[in-house]
Amino acid sequence: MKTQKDHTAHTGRGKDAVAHTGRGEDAVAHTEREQAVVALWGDLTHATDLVRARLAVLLEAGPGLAPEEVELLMVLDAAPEKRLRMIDVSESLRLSKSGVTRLVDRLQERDLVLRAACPSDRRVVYAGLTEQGSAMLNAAAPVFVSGLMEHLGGRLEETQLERLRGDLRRIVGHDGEADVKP
Amino acid sequence: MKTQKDHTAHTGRGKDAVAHTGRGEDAVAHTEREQAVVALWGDLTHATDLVRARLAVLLEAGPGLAPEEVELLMVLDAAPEKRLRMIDVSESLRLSKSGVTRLVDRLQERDLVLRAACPSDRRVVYAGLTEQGSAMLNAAAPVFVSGLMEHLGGRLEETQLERLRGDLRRIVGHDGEADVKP
DNA sequence: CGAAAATAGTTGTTTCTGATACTATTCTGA
DNA sequence: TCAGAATAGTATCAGAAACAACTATTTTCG
Repeated sequence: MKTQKDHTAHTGRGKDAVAHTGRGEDAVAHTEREQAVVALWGDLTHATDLVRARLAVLLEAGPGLAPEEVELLMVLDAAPEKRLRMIDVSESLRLSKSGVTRLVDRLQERDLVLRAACPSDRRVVYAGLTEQGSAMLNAAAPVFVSGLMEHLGGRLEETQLERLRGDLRRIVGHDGEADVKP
Repeated sequence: MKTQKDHTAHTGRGKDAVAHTGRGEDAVAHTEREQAVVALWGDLTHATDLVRARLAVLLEAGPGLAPEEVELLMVLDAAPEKRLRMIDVSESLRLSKSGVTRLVDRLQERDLVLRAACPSDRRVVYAGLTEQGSAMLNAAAPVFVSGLMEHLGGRLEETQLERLRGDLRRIVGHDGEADVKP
């Protein structure tokens, strides 16, 4: 609940140096469309933050992993040889190169992933899923997925869900439909 | 472009300790709906990350502010007396209490916000918009809004936009429509 | 009343992140 | 061929975040 008293309206006059642009209107977004887009941005970040936080709690309590750690295990699991180049992990998780280095460091320390050299290109390091990592994923994935079903997909109809995906992909720039399904 | 060679399929046998769960299927999401929800999560975070990154570049280059800093100025500007209790800022921006303390610290150092004591409750500190903060907001808001129009709202129809908002609010738990408009 | 709980804010600590710089390779084309 | 550009990964550094611990008030209620 939160108890939450309404301290809000304390209208005690401008007191001191608080800015007082008398026009008191929406100084930020002027047109209706702009206001809607700003509100959309708020809703978008709110939803993302909230789902991520809930997911983090579930994953912490259960498998003892952070969401990005599970996501790493997932992309590795989905990869052809259960392994990916560091740079590809970077792109998949949208994490900086150094971020990936350290993320892999952390999970390697727990023997959930391993590093392997690439024989054909000695610049490349593969991050690969270990047996333990695979086992951990089997434990974590249900938590991850059911968490998403609960907090993200639960309230949405099948059609809403697909529409939402389409809209989000349009935002990203994948522009509308096109391919996606075999 | 990216040049991007296809290093992908290097099928060089499992080599060593890489996990080899022969069943090689989707170990994560089993039903179609689950797969769709996991994909939705990816799209959602992708869109949010991308828009935030683009926004950060624009705001850094122009007004020299981070997105959260602009958002702070915006919520203060929208508040009744151009000021909010720290705790309310925390809730508005979905940032921890200490995060707000230091965010306000940073902007106070630049004289964009100020702290003011609350006479009726001496636990409370108000964060208020200064004249300079108001001016800065007037410079930053157009960048912020046009950035959102460009990268978030640009590709969406008016109806898509409202539908999207509704779906996102449903995710957050505001459950469907209800109130919102006067 | 007055002790205990609740609330608001700050500070200390730890962790994670991106940017940058650096090394080691591979690729390019003159 | 071979010098310079491009690519992959890591290390270093500084900034921002959450969490927990702490102080200072207010509120609750026995």
